[in-house]
Amino acid sequence: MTSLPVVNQPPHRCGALLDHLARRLRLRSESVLTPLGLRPRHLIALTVLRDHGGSSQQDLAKILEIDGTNVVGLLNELEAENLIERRRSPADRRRHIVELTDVGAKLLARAEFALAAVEDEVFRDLDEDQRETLYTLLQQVTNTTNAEACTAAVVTPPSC
Amino acid sequence: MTSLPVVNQPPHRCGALLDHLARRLRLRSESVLTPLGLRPRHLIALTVLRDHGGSSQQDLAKILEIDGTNVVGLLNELEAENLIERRRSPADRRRHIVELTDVGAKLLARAEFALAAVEDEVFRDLDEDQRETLYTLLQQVTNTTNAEACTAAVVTPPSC
DNA sequence: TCGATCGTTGGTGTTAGACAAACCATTAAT
DNA sequence: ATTAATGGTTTGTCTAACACCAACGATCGA
Repeated sequence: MTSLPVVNQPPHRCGALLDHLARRLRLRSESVLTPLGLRPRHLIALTVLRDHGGSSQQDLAKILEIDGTNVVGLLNELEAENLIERRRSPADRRRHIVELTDVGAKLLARAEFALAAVEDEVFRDLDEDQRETLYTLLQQVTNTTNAEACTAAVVTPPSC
Repeated sequence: MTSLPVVNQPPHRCGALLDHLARRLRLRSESVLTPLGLRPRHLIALTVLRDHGGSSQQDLAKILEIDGTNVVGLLNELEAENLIERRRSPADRRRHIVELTDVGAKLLARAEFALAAVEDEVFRDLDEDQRETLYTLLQQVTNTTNAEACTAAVVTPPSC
């Protein structure tokens, strides 16, 4: 690596900011989610599943970046509430295809609706456009890495 | 209702996204921070302290939104490494004025430099402008709530 | 002087998650 | 048909990052 003095990288690290902000949001979300019987991780899982339904559990582990054994537990909880469904993959009967149930989709929608108030509070200093921009940026960041995580899963052998 | 196409707030809740993304960032950051003897929370604390040096510990508790007793522990760790300094407030000798030391500021700078690579990886799908936008938005969100938390506290921010 | 406040210590409890070992069902390779 | 590898599951141990409570010393303010 040529250690180029990459000129003016102004500090602008958003890591800490993001972390801090996510925490604030999570704190407030909890009180909203509890009455729905959800915890933050459930919401994340459901959200991911809406976008990436039909994934195997290994895929989910990669997307969520949590250990496979913990995915099992998480899905168990969701399945117990009928929010998700595990189906055997016909192509490879070892695999489980995970998908949102109707109940799950509806609950997710309700949760998001309830969460609107929380986000309004935390993001109150952003106007409509700015929030939209933020959302778009975040999604752009997450989506691509999801793609990366899934590439290996769909077709190719595990040597990636 | 005469069908106002109430442009039905398309879900667009960024909470889950934000949480998920923060996690990804944190996971990768850990491996970078460990050799520096830091953990994620330390980085957050140092970052906050750079911007809000001279705050009391209660202020920090409010800003960080963590319990006061836990702030003590966190600061203990940082002080043990000489990264921060607790001075008695002359105005009210019960208070501790917390500030970054030179060592702390330097370490923070080093950490941020090291973290650049991580963020580049996670944000690689955003171009320079987009990252700047993201940063600005995040900061706008966090700053105002800080202001709220600090209203009574800050008299003269000594640096920045 | 008395009560409230700031920081501190110590302790308990919860949650998320990593990691390891052993297992079953299934698939793939020989 | 064995055998080895894989996906998922269970169980169990470990850690970090908190919240929350109780008690204490020092200090401030009335």
